[in-house]
Amino acid sequence: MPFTTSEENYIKSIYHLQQASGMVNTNTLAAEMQTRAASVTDMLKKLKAKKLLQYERYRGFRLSEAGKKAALDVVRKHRLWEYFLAEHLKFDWDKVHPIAEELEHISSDELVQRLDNFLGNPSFDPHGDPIPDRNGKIPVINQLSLTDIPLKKPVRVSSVSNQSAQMLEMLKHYHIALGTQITVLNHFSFDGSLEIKVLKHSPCIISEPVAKNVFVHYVQ
Amino acid sequence: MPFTTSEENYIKSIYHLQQASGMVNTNTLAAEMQTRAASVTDMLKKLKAKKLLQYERYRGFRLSEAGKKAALDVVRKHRLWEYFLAEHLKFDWDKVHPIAEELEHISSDELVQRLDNFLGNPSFDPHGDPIPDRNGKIPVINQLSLTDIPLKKPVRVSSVSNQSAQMLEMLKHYHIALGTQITVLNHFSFDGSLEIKVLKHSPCIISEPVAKNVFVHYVQ
DNA sequence: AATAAAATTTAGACAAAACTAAAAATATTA
DNA sequence: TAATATTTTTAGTTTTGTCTAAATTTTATT
Ligand SMILES: [Mn+2]
Ligand SMILES: [Mn+2]
Ligand SMILES: [Mn+2]
Ligand SMILES: [Mn+2]
Repeated sequence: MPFTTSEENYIKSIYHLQQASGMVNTNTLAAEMQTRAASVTDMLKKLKAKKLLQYERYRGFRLSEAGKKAALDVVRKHRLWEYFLAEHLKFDWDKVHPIAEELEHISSDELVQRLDNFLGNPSFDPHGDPIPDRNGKIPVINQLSLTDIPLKKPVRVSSVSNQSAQMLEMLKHYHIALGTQITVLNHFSFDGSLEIKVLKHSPCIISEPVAKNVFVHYVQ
Repeated sequence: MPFTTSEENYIKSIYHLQQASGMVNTNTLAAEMQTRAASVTDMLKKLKAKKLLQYERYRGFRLSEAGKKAALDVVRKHRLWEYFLAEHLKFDWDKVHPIAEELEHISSDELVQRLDNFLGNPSFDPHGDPIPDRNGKIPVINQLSLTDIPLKKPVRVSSVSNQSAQMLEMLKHYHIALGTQITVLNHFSFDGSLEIKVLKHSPCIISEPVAKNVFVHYVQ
């Protein structure tokens, strides 16, 4: 089963959307992929014919087991390449995504396996997202949104759920990166913003929309 | 000027063919690219429209300066990726080509520059072929075909001009790789075959077609 | 020079992946 | 429940890159 680049991009997007919401619908996927609903419908028919998803027209769709496996394979490649770009080529974490978006479609299985070994079989990509192993198994960690952390408890950043260039640039400005140690000093109920102390920097205030997307785990 | 994968494959093939023969013709290119002459003609029109080549129908074609530059860029990417695959991922030299054939189309200029630096700005790929620098400048070395080497003069393998899987497998069998030291012991005029001594191995005989494709330079 | 052979191009078709505009189905609301 | 709005699909095009078969041009041979 060799898939086209376009098919791979579709199943990957469907995989991410159905993580959140179970069933996926046409317009949501079209928005996610920056394309038109009609184009999505066209592709859904192809993917259904290849038994990569369950789909009844007008009723929404979700990946089959085969589809999920194919999606996880693309996710694995994407995150391994991101790791390579950040760790070895010294790209900033907010620059790796669009390049990995291309590299994830290189087809050699042996390449992926050798890359994985070369990188030291990493478990998380530069954004803190888990890297599936060759069987599609995903490592898990206990993490909480920064908005749910009690005051004065030091935590460490483990991932960010919004990875837009804008978001990542903003975090860079706050000196927040993966592994950064943070303490929440205050919780302002007026707008939900947080006063935080980033280790080695002066306290600052971040808005609720930012805080919500920063995931952390307790230190030790 | 972003080129499609297909356009890049065409200009790269034209570049290689015109190195040997100046002007390139339709059937030769079709054979090289494992496609049909009609498809070549179609693409020639597109490439001419983009001013990447000089072409008059029925008369053959050659790359323009812009076309040559674009081709060298693809060649550069191809060889840098081959170097990465062989040197860091420990692929055998006879396995890297088809993967680099895909990787060479990844579009980020910054990626290429960082990859080049990461690799230590190598001058030659795993087959001994020169890697153009970012300006398209190609390093040169004095090398001769093994068929033109006098007896008893030790030489070192610097490149092989036929890089088919069959050829590379055969060289592996003879324990010949890049950098291998060889001495020619005999020249059999009957069929042009050579008796050679590969350093650390017993003498053996290689056919003229093999010898012709092995390029070497004198030791010291 | 006429004819045959080879090389090349054109004409027409097809598949993949996208689009727009219109039709159909489903969901919402008055 | 009937009318309206939203969502989704269908119908018909477009672009890119490929193909086969036929026509054209060039080259080689009698
Ligand atoms: Mn992609
Ligand atoms: Mn990531
Ligand atoms: Mn290629
Ligand atoms: Mn090479």
